[in-house]
Amino acid sequence: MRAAPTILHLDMDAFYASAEQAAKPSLRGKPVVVGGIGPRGVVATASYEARVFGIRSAMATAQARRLCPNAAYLTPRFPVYRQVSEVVMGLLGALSPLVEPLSLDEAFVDLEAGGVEPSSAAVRAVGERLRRDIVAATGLTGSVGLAGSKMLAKIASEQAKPDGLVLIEPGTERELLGPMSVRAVPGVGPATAETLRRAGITTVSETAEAGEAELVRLLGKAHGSGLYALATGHDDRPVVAERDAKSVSVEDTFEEDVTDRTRVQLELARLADRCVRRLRDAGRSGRTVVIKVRRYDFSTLTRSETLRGPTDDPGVVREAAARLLDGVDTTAGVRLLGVGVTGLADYTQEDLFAQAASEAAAAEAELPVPPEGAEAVAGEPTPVGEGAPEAPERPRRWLPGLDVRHSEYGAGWIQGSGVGRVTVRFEQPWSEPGRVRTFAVDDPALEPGEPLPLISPRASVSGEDPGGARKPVAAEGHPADPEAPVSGEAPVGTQDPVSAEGPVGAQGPVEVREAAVGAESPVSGEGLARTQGPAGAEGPAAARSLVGARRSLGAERPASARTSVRAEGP
DNA sequence: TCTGGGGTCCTAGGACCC
DNA sequence: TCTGGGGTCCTAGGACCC
Repeated sequence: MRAAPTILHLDMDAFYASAEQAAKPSLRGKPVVVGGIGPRGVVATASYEARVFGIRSAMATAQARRLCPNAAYLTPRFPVYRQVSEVVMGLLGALSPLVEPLSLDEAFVDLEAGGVEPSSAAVRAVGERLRRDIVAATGLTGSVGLAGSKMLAKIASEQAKPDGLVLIEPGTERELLGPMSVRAVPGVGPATAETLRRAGITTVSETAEAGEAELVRLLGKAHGSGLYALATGHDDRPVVAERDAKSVSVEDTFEEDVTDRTRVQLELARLADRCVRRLRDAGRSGRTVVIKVRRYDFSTLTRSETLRGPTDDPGVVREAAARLLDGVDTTAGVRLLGVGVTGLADYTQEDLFAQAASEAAAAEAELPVPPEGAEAVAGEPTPVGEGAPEAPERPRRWLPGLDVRHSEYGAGWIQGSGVGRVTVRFEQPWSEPGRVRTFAVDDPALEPGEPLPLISPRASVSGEDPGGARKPVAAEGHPADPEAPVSGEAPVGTQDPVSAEGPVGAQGPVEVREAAVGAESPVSGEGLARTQGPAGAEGPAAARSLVGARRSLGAERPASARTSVRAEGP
């Protein structure tokens, strides 16, 4: 616990949904849900307008649709979120060399290491300036927590949401923490909270009073003493900049359970290839192959095998995965399959070891050792997927939210599709809300498009340029420019949002029908419907999301009001 | 209304070695 | 031959986070 609140926690507000509203003018002020679109999808992020209807992160999308049928349901566009994230992380990097990203939309910053004067006034000024800079550079808002420890900074940013800043003065932490639900402590999830509740412990102060020995008895050594430290305000965890990944994994949930064993094997091989591709992209190799099987009844098991040395050879990983699958009964149906690699090593150390491992593994499986020529020469990767059973060409899918380009009408995004048609709204981040047109799904004039930057590039901002809507096409794919001058026109997404009257308006609700999908398609098409992200991160109760809601130190708010939201996790 | 995808860390038992 | 104990690796599962 530091004597000055020099640890900053930044949390972007409803990040994915806000980015979509910034990119799609017609959605501003409207309920927007980003997440899995398919029958088994879940919500990654709901805009504050959607939270009014009770929609929460990690909720089944099907349930969200029942709560708010008129919201826009969009598939995530991770390349866009990544771009915005890089801009934001760049701003944090200017504050201190010690920045610890937790996800695309969240990070700790050690302001002391950045040379900021350790006074409340000074760090508050830095935090407020950061919030302004983020809006200027991205058009999105973020909330800032400042405190003397990581835990408290995170709690502070939660209280600051949306679009605020909370500073916890050192010395006031126990008084602040005491009445809060123990669920507010990072690391206390549903299971731990239930164990504690059965022991009569629900608040942070009760947790502290229980004593370390009792907590260790209830929760085990590491968790028990860790929780005791946090509950008594002891948190000296440093902000850690670079952390190397320890594992790489991919998984797919199928729209319908898969019972056919051959199909299970085929999907597993595909996943192994995707996993290796990611491994190679990261310049790593790994020694332990893990498969994950979730069965029809949601029971989940893993099987793993450690090779003699690290590999990034798709054939080796496929074979290991196949061997592991041999020991798993899948006759009743498989809901999800996954393949992962752990025990990561740097690619550069890999050559000799992997070669040996590859041959050993192949021999073990009584397979012919691949001929020399088929092996990757160091630095010259074998095309991933080589030798895999050929996947049939998947039909083009027009997923809601994705970018398209029409030869006549220009850039737009898919609003919905079904029964052989696709509906496109033609608008750009800096344009007025655009109009909708419908096409046949196989219309040759329509093709997938590149995401546009959220902030209008310099060229179109500077001039008078009423034709700006056309211009940005040239800037496709450019990252949002943090240097871009913020001209008189407000950056997208910053106008006062959220009219309390709700979404149903003449131009409003976005009718999004499911794309017709074959039973054999996984829920997430590659790179499309992956919904990693801040599920559960989005905190405050719906009531707070209204612009009129007064933001202040949440201490005034009963703990139950805050925690009831969190308690809804899966 | 059934429940995504990508990670991290911890526990516990057995093998194996000294 | 009556019996110990510690350290490390591997495997499986679970809680938690965003």
